[in-house]
Amino acid sequence: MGRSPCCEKAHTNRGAWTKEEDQLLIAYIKAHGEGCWRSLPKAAGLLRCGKSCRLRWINYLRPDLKRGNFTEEEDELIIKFHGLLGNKWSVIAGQLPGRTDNEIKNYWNTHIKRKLVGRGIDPQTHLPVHGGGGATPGKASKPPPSAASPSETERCPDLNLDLSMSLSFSSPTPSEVFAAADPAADATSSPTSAVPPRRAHAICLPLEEGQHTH
DNA sequence: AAATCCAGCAACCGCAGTTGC
DNA sequence: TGCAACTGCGGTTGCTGGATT
Repeated sequence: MGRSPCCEKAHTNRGAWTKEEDQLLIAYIKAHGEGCWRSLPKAAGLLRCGKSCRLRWINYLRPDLKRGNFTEEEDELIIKFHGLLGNKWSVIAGQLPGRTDNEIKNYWNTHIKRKLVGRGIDPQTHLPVHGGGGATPGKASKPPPSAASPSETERCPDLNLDLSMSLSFSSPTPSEVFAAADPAADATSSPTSAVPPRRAHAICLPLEEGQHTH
């Protein structure tokens, strides 16, 4: 009740995006910047709901997306961050420049889970699975360990649990790289707290050409 | 060569949190 | 202060292409 649906389903396109729709969305965002998703479709001449536009932009059209195979290093980072944060895909994505939460989530479900199982590690708990292993009480067992779990160090001894961290990397952390690459992304996405700010409020600023590295 | 199965990815759905009025 | 609007997140679904039988 109370809340209106995010869009008029009867008057919006659904399913795969066409090239024309992509072009409209890109052109609009280049001209007006991200944000104001609710009004964007109408303004851009798209028959999509704002959510759909946002998703398409973030997961597919953003110019700073890497796309392509994950490297071994990225694999390991994802595993470590997942051990620390659980299914906080957006936070994990924040540590991997050019990767999106959806992409990482998919990659986790399709590749990494299997990889961990192959190593004899339970992907949810990050605990070794011993033969009959009680480590997997089923998916009903709730969220993966949050950072506060006392046994964390046992499970991931090489992890730096000081979440003020961004980990013990000596080289610039991905987030630093991110911040350097995109000053606008700065503090709002601080991964330094286990529970990052929910959002950086939408700012309708025009993107500057060349702001993103290709 | 055709049919079936499976894996991967893109997109949707519903909910929770935040903000502004 | 409470409520409604809006955004963002995580889980899930469905489609597509490749591999296998």
